[in-house]
Amino acid sequence: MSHPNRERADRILDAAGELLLRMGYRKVAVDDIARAVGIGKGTVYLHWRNKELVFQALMMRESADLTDEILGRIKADPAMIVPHRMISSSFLVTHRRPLVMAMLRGNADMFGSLGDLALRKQQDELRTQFEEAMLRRGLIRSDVPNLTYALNAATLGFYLGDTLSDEFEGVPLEEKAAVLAHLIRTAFEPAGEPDPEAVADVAAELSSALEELVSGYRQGIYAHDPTRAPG
Amino acid sequence: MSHPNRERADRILDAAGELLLRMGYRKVAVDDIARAVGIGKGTVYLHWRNKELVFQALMMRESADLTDEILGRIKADPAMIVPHRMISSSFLVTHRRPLVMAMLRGNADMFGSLGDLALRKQQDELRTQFEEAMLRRGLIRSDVPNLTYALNAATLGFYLGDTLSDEFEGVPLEEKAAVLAHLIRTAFEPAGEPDPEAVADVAAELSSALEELVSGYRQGIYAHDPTRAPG
DNA sequence: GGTTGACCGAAAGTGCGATTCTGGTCAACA
DNA sequence: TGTTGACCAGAATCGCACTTTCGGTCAACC
Repeated sequence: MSHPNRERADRILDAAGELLLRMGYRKVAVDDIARAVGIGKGTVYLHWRNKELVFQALMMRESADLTDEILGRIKADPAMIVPHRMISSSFLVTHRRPLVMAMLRGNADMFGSLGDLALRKQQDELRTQFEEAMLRRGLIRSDVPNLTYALNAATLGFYLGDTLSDEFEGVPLEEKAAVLAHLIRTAFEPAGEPDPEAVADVAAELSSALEELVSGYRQGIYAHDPTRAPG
Repeated sequence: MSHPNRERADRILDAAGELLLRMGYRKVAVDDIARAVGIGKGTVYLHWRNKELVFQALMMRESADLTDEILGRIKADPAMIVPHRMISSSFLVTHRRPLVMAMLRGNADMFGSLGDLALRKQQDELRTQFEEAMLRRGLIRSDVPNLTYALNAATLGFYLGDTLSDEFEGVPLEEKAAVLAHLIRTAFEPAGEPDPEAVADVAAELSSALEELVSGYRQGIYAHDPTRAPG
C-alpha cells in the first residue's frame, strides 16, 4: 500500500498543467510529465490510476483554487455576493486561469474527454441554491422570466465572445467585467441599495456552500484508489 | 453572353439550400444540385462562375429575405425599432432560418470557407449607425459603458446557448426571446415610454438603411460575371 | 517498501499506389 | 442561342503494410 507524498502530487499536477496548455491533452505523454518533474513514469501511476485521472485531478485543483479565490473575496467583503459583483468578479477571476477557460470553452483538442459529470451537477445545485437565496432575500428582482436561463444566456456571451470573434480583443478585461456588472445590475437587481442584513445572511449561506464545494474538490484530487480487489 | 432566367436561379438556390442543410457544403456536388432541379450541370455554371459563388448567392438571398422580414415588421409597426423589440424579434426571425443559424454559428463543416467579408463589414456599419441613432434620440441609455461590446456580448449567449449545452433545450424559443427582450429593455433602454417622434424618425432612418442593405444583397445574388477577357 | 524504466500490446500515425469523386470545360446538339 | 452531359485533370479517399508512439505493468533495484 502506498501513501505518496502530497507535495510531489502537486508538482506532478503543476507539470501536467503546463504541458496541457502548451501541447493539448493528446500530445502530453505521461512520461513527459514524469520527466518534467524529474521522476519515473511509474511514480505518476502511484498517485493516479491512469492518465485521465491525472488531468481530472488537475482540473479539480484548478476549480478548487478558483473557488477559494472567490471565497476569499466574499470573506473580505460580504457585499461581494450581490449578483453583479459576484458575477463580474467570477468573470475576472476565471479569465485569469487559462486552464479553466480552456475547460469551459470545451476546447475539444485540449481535453480528450474529461467528463465533469458529477462536478457539473454539483455546480448546478450550487447555482440553484444561490438563485433561490437571492430571490428569497430580495437581492434579485422577482420579475425576471426564466431566471436560470436568463442568467446563463446573459453571461455566456461574455465568456465566449473573444473565442468566436477577434473584434473585441482590444477591450480590456476589466472593462468587459464592468459591462457585465452593468448588465447584471440593471437587468437582474432591484433598484436601490440592498438590505445589509440580507447581504450578510446570503454571504454566510453561500460561503458555507462554497466551502463544501471546495472540500469536495480537494477530496477528489489526491484520492488514490486502493488496489483493485484480487481477481 | 447570357442572361439566364431568374426563376431558374431561384430554383437552383432552393435546391442548394436543401442539400446544404442535409449534407454540408463539401458533400454537395454541383451535379447534385443540377439533378435536383432537373437541369444539366453546365447550366448551373451559366448562372455562377463556380460552386462557391452558388452558395454565396444562397446565403445572400437568405440574408436579404431575413432582412426583408424585419423590414416588414418595422413598416407594420415603427415601434418595433426600440432596441428590446428589435433585438428579440431579430432573434426569433433568425432562429427560424436554419441556414442563417448554421452560418452565424460558423458551422465549419457545413460551410467550406464562405467568407462574408464585405457582407460582415456592411452589417457592422449598419449596427454602428443604429446605435448612434438610438443614442442620439434617447432610445438607448447613455450610461452604458462600451455600448457596442455590451450589446454584442449580451446577445451572443442567446444565439449560442443551445449549441453548447442542451440544458435549455426545453425552453421554448418565444420564452427565450422574451428573456432577451427583458434583458435589453432593462439594461439598455431608459425608463419610461420612448418619445413617439424619435421612434418614427429612427424607424424611417433605419428602414432606408435596411432597404439599402437588402438591395445590396439582391444585387450580388444573380449577378453573372462577364466571360473573362480572352487570353 | 518506495521507485524505476525496460517492456508489451494496442492504437495511432505514415507512406504510397490504386481508385473514386467532382469542379469546371466545351464540342455538339436542339 | 441556350442547354447539355461526356470528358478531363486534379484532388480527395481508400486500402494496406509498415513504423512509431504511448498508456500501463511489473520485475528488479535501492
